[in-house]
Amino acid sequence: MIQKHTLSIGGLAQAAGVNVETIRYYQRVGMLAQPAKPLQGARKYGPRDIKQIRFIKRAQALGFTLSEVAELLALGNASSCRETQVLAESKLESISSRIQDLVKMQDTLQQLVARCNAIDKSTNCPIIDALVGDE
Amino acid sequence: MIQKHTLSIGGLAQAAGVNVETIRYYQRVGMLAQPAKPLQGARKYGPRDIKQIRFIKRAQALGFTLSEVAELLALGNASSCRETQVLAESKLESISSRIQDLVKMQDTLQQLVARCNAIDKSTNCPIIDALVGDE
DNA sequence: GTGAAAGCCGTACCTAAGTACGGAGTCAAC
DNA sequence: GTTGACTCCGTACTTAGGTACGGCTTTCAC
Repeated sequence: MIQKHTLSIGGLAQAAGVNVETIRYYQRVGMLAQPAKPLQGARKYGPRDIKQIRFIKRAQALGFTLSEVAELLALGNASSCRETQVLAESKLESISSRIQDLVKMQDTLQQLVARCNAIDKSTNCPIIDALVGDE
Repeated sequence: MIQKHTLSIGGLAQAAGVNVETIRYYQRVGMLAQPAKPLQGARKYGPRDIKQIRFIKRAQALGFTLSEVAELLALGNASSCRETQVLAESKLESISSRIQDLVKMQDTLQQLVARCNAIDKSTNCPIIDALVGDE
């Protein structure tokens, strides 16, 4: 029963899959705006808030710290385009190096599995090598 | 002056780009083997140790927790192939979903930059939408 | 052979990111 | 009109992942 713009903090927490305290924490550290308290009743949250919390959670799972996530969020509402651009460029770099690392890992694991399928008694599987290489 | 198999813990720390205490911490939590203490002199470390530490660090930067990294490491020397395979499959899933998320982020940021280049007074840039979508 | 640098070890401390707790207020239902 | 389910707020506690500290030993250069 989620009505469009009428989520309580508890409803928001449920919708976004986090703890109420987490939301309050994000508000405290400025990751999430705290809507003004209406004279009557509790603060109300909308779908935008759900999205923002999910975004934070995903970005964290990708290895970004909360302050990096804050920077990403800031990109959305930066005042100057040039500002946005500079920040975005650097974020893009770190994103593509992450992708590369993950792809390397993926390749290795796939090889590992393939080898397992082929030979029953596998020789030692140097999984570590994949991510480190010899740069 | 790094000699092949004769790194002290300090040399290892330098070579791997971490703090000595970090190495000792990894040893304590079982992420890194502690070589036997020779009757004479200090414990010695080799290139394998450097690689392993770098692997840990990279995997962490990709959002894996230390215990997940431990599982990845375990893949390399699992006793049974079937074991390895099951674990690898599940790791592969999480890796490819991470890649997908990162690619989404990348796309959005690129669009953002492109739009910035095109229009000087940008309309609002909904960066958040990219990662959340409507799944 | 002595003093500085490094290793070894246990314990204490720190930061990020929450999580829990307790008291007070508010509202709706019974 | 009170009971139960929240919200609100401040403060305290927790967990992961390190870092630092202090005391002792070893070792190496001079």
